[in-house]
Amino acid sequence: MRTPGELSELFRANGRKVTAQRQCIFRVLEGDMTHPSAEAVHIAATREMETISLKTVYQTLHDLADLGEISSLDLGTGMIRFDPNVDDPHPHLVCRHCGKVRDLVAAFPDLQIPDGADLGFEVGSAEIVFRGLCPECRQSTLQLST
Amino acid sequence: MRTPGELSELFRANGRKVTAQRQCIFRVLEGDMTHPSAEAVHIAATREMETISLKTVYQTLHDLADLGEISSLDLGTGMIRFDPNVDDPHPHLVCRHCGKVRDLVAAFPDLQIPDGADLGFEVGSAEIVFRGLCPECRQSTLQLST
DNA sequence: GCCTTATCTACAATCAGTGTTGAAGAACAA
DNA sequence: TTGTTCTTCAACACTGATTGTAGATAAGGC
Ligand SMILES: [Mn+2]
Ligand SMILES: [Mn+2]
Ligand SMILES: [Zn+2]
Ligand SMILES: [Zn+2]
Repeated sequence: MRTPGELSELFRANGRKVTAQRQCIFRVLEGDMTHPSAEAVHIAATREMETISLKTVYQTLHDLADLGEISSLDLGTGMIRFDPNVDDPHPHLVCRHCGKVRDLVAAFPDLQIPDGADLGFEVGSAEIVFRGLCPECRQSTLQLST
Repeated sequence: MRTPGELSELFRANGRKVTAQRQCIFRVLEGDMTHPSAEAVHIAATREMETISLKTVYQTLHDLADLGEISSLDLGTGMIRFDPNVDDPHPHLVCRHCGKVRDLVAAFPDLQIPDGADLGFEVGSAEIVFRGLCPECRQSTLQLST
């Protein structure tokens, strides 16, 4: 995702207006590594702008996704997660217990489908997801099993 | 997943009763490669047993998942999909357009997380998903763009 | 300043899935 | 066969994320 300033340019160039709410959401997303849900973005945005509505957050997130500035991920945690890190593809670590999502920063081999194995699918993207327990939830489940 | 007969044994061994509805669901799942949703299982089951309820289908699918005989997959298609093929892990092909899910039958390298890159997660499983267009949807979207 | 678009509030609707109830039916052990 | 226990069914309400609607207000951009 680009900087808030660049995003404002981009929105204008696409005939969208640069409102205070949208800029607030730009700022909230900048550098957010938590893969927030729409609700999480809303909560963070409310700290800067008390009256921003959840509806507006959904709209702006979809605008950003349509422009390819963020990606929306359905990782099975019950809510769509948004990822400002779209520049290089990366695997995700997902906590089975609390739904935490983190980037896995490590080089992974490009997954190539052998010829004839794609069953006629026109494949556009590949995703790798590791599921497990995050450090915090590891702690709490340890206590349960003792 | 085991055969319907073996599943009946397994259910009895676990203190569950072997009802006609459950056996019907066992048969429906046997050899199903489509990764059906609960609703799809229900529709197929209704062909054999008209009065079987969707609730019972959900219950039995969860029973089977609890016993490890099928796996439940949330692949972002809007519905949980069930996979009787649990014996060897495999990637999935998912159609962005119609939600079709197919096994990718090809050997993939075991995904190993480099030391120190797991951010403290206790990783239990890895999933690979390829997204794209299935042959049928490729056809229909071709017609749209001409 | 004018036109257009965005936002807000408030509410209803969707949709997959879960929970509840009580009554009826079936499985299974004895 | 009998009795206990589990399962199913129907019918319904409910959840929770997300989308849709409406009219009124506000603000962006030229
Ligand atoms: Mn990410
Ligand atoms: Mn599969
Ligand atoms: Zn966790
Ligand atoms: Zn398709």
